[in-house]
Amino acid sequence: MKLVITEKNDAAQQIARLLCSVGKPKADKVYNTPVYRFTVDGEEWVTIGLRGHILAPDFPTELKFDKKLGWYAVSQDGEMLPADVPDGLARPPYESKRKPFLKDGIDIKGWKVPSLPYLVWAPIEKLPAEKEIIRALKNLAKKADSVVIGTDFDREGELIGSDALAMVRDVAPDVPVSRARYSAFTKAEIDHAFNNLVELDQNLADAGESRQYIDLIWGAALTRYLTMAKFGGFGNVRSAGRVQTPTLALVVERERERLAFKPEDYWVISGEAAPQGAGEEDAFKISHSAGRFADEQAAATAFAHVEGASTGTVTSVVKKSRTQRPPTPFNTTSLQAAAAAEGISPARTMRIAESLYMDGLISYPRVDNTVYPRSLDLRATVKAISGVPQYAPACRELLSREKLTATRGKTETTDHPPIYPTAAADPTKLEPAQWKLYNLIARRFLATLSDPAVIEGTKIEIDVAGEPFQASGDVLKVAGFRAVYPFGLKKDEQLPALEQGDTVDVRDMQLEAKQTEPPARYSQGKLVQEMEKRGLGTKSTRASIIERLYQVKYFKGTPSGPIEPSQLGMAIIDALHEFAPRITTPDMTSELEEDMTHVAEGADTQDQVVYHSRALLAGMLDALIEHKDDLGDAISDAVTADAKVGTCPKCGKDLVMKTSAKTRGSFIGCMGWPDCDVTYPVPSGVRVSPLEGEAAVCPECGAPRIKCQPFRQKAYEVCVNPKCPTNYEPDLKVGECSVCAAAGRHGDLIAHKSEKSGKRFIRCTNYEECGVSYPLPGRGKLEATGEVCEHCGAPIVVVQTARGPWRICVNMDCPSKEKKAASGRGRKGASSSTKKTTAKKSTSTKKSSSKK
DNA sequence: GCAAGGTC
Repeated sequence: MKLVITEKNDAAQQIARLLCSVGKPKADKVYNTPVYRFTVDGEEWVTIGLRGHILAPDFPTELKFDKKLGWYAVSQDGEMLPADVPDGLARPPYESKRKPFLKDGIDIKGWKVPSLPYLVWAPIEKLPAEKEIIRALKNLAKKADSVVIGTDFDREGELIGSDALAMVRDVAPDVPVSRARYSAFTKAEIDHAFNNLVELDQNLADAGESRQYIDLIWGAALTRYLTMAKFGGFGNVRSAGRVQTPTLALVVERERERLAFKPEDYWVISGEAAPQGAGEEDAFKISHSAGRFADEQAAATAFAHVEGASTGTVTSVVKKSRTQRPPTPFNTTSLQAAAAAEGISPARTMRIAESLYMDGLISYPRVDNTVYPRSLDLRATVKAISGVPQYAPACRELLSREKLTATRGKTETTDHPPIYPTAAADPTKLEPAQWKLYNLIARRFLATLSDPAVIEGTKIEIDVAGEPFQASGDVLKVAGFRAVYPFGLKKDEQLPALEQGDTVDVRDMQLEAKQTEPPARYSQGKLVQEMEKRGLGTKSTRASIIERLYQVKYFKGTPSGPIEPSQLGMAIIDALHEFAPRITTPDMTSELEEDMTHVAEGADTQDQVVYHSRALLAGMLDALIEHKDDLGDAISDAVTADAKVGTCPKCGKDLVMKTSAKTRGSFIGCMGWPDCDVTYPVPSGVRVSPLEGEAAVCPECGAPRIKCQPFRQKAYEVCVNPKCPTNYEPDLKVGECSVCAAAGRHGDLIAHKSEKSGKRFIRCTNYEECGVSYPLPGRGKLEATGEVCEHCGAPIVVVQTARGPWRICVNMDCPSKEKKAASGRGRKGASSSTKKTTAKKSTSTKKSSSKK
């Protein structure tokens, strides 16, 4: 039996399909791992797909996190474990004159705790990361007569293959092994690769492994340093890495530019014009041809001329057509950028794309390629998605053409095609976000086959009282690809038909003082593109690295909108920039690439390159340890600044977000504690951020006002003091209790607000006897209607929401709500107290309806 | 409670 090992399941399937000479490959499973069996010239073949790397590099267990000792590197009796040191080079001594750091050298129950620099020189092991796959691989290897490594044709692929080979050798030391190198899933390419098998390139694999080691050593040592320099407690890791830190530095650098930006004053003169006697709809905006006046006096003089003007004369009308080329095919980066512009973060885009790929709706989503291969049948793909009604007209038009021509992007690789739709999707069967992304991909595909758009730009110049004014507008003349791909475009602006010499009405002349704006923050999409440009990360890792920077709170808030670094993020960059500058720039990646090339070419060994990197890090760590206290203070100051939500009305110190040690819940507390005992509750389930300026202090009670961002809902601002008049609502009678009425007594249903939790609810004045209570929405002004629900007899109230009034029956278990409840929304309100009323409700409903 | 790189 011949065993073929690929990097992923998809490749195992494709290779089986392409090499199988009779019939179709048989899909099978070995311990839950899919494999594909087929025969070639009477010989039995099996392909198995790995899941990327199956081994992970790590430090020996005694150097890993320990529940009692934390991240203090440990070795028994102080014995140092030797790292691999190249011949002729000595490992530098670490017991030098360094200051103790992290309980350096302390005895704990007979174990010595060495210093952090030890980690820099520690050996690294490779441990199984995908045990199930390794088990299946070994099982097949035992039975194999020969093995072919068919992982991706790149450095990581060679490493993944080399790790797989090590696993094979565990159980089959003598089985012949060769390597197939291919870069496209076509019959010709795969045939050629398997007819011209080569040896695994151990140098290339070693180069990849050096990358793994160096990333781990730098990442682990610096992360432990930053985290322990001022221990922030559980869940407060302060990470650093070859890619994430330079990425953070990009964002911080932009923020510094914004902070250093000195806005300059300028003035603009603008107004409205319209053809004589025309209506409001034909009015268009005109502005002074000088654009921005840097000199206020000059602007005032010009404005004085036109201020009272009521007419102007058209001095020229220039029309210019321009074509807009259709967009190029999507690769990972351009998809992430386009999706980010539609409000889906790169990380989310990749999660959704993965699910669409698994459902067979789109092609493989991790690609650099932006040129459709010849083997891709464009016409069949158009046909395949023409079943989606929204695309039918565009597909029909394309299918009527004799030949389909696609645009081409700059990057051409042949391993995978650009991202395109592989089947028609049913919008009703997809999650909204899935459909949004599928729609983007499908429309992009159709756009790449469509004609250019033609836009007619019009520039009108108008003389108003001797001052030159102008207006410009764009009109889509030929829709072309824009008919099917309306993303990322400006709105059309139609100017009325005017000719030179025409007189126009002029009104609303204004002189406005403005200021120049600082450079914009990075959007998610722009940052991914910038990372690619600077060689940071890969198509598969950039999205998750940005997400990581949010997770460790170096970026503020959650991934949506422009990226703003936190004080912590800025402090981290400041500190590393001073003492370990190498980790803060993309240079480390490019130098690593050079080293890798040397290893791959055999000019250097893995040990030499890793040793060199360890030595560089050791020097920087020396400087960092030297300044440990300064750095720890800077970090904790930054964390406090990030947590600040306002100023204490009692003692004037900072009010910060705190986490209760007991309940792990959040609350707002004064930094003056224990001298000052001011605390406020925080609404649960929302993300809280401070407000700035006047909005930050409650005019009624002086407590801070904060911004609350509920999950996927509109943000609102609120005073943190629950006793503040702005939060207090007088109890409101919303109806009479039907349960009490049925029992022959009187009970009023009153809406209350809990001072403690801020939660609102309705309770009967005879609650002790009838147990009637209903939950209410947390926010929105409440109004009584006096009406009762026709289904259950509970009172109807109106809640004023941001989207307008909302009429609801307060009974969460009302039969009229059953359908909605099944679909998910608002189920949480059905607390035990409402359930209590349910049983009684059925009887009361009958009684109250019989009363009518 | 460590990075970045693969992939599910």
